[in-house]
Amino acid sequence: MVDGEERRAHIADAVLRLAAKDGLHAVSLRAVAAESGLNIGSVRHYFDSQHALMRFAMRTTIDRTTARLVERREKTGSLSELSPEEAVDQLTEFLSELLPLDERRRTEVTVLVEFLMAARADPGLDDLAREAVQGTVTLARRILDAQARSGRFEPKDPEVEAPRLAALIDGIAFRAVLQPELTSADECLAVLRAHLAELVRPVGDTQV
Amino acid sequence: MVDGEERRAHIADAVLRLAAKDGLHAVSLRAVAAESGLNIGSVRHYFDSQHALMRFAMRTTIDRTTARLVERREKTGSLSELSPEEAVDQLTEFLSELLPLDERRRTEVTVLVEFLMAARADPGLDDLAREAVQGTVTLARRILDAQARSGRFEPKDPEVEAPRLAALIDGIAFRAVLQPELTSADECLAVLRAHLAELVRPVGDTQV
DNA sequence: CCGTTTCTATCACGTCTGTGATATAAAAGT
DNA sequence: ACTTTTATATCACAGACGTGATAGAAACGG
Repeated sequence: MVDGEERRAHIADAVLRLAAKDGLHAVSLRAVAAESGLNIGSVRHYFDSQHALMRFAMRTTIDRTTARLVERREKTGSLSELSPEEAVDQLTEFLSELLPLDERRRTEVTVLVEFLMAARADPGLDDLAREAVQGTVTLARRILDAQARSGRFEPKDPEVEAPRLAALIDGIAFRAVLQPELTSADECLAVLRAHLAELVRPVGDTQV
Repeated sequence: MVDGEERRAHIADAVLRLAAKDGLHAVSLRAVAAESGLNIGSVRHYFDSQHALMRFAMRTTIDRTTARLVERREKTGSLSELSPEEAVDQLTEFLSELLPLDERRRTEVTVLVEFLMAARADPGLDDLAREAVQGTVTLARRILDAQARSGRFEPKDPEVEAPRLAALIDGIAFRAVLQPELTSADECLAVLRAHLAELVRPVGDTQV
């Protein structure tokens, strides 16, 4: 028997490669079949419709990114025991999972942006889009809450700082997706680190 | 005689409406003809090809936004004579031209994002995409330079702060485009203002 | 008034799309 | 071994697409 789940993942991978390379509009059943090395009939056997395939691919993208974040989160210990510099480094590395810094993350982020834009006009993807967009700000809020609870920095207004951090992360990612050769990985990390440094470090502390 | 430039602008408007509403993939010659109330033949008379139409529409979007920024810039006086709070307000209002806060700006920003994503796979739009992406960071750099020259705040590293501000602006815009009902205009402005306040105000000054 | 350019309108062609229907092949269950 | 499910593979159809070609109509220049 063929492993259906594996096949579905394999097909989804083909979707992601195509979408990352040429955009979502290039993702047709025929193109996916060719990219995955399968026959159109086979692809259609595992996905009832084009829409089901798209939804699955978007779901896969979100889940992989989320899983990766959770994985990193578990590997990371408590930040409150670290020095501010170390805490910033840890947070930067953690959140870099959301930036297109290498081929894997570049594909994931790029495809997610493609899907998010497509979801604007596709009600069938709306819930996933909300989940993804909401995800960043929720994550930002948790980080701020944790920092506030550590009592190590003068808490700013989390109602502003959370969407601010979320916007910064998504903005870095978005711009890096659009102009990879213009936005180096180092610059992305430097910007993120600078922002986090102001969150972790007490406001009045200008010392480096 | 028919005003050709006006006609072209009229057709471009139809493109922008369609792209903002349903995405770029919904922008076909037939759809544009219907939306603009013209015949397909007429549309084709003013644009040799689909690609020429797309390029013109993207060019129009960039130019309109740029013109709006220049217009605001000229109406705004020198910031160095204002109080920090007033300067922040002025800057916020100025940069809000890049955020989808009302219907006009929402359409412009949304369409621009659509075009930027399309340009990833369309070499024919690459130069315009570079121009637009570069534009934000260039603008950010100018603002930082002006602030630094005013000598009123402790200058941070502009090599980090410029892309940081650019990422924040684009991030706010991007997220607001994706989830209009989730991101209120007030929140966008509050986030932008909070960021600018830290740039205009001396670092060591925690006073409100 | 007439020739010329500009504009509007329509047809046809080839290509690509998703999908319904169907056929063959392979594996599983009994 | 036989039936039933699962999987792979094609064909055909209707619709949409960009575009080349063409033909009237309208406005202009002389």
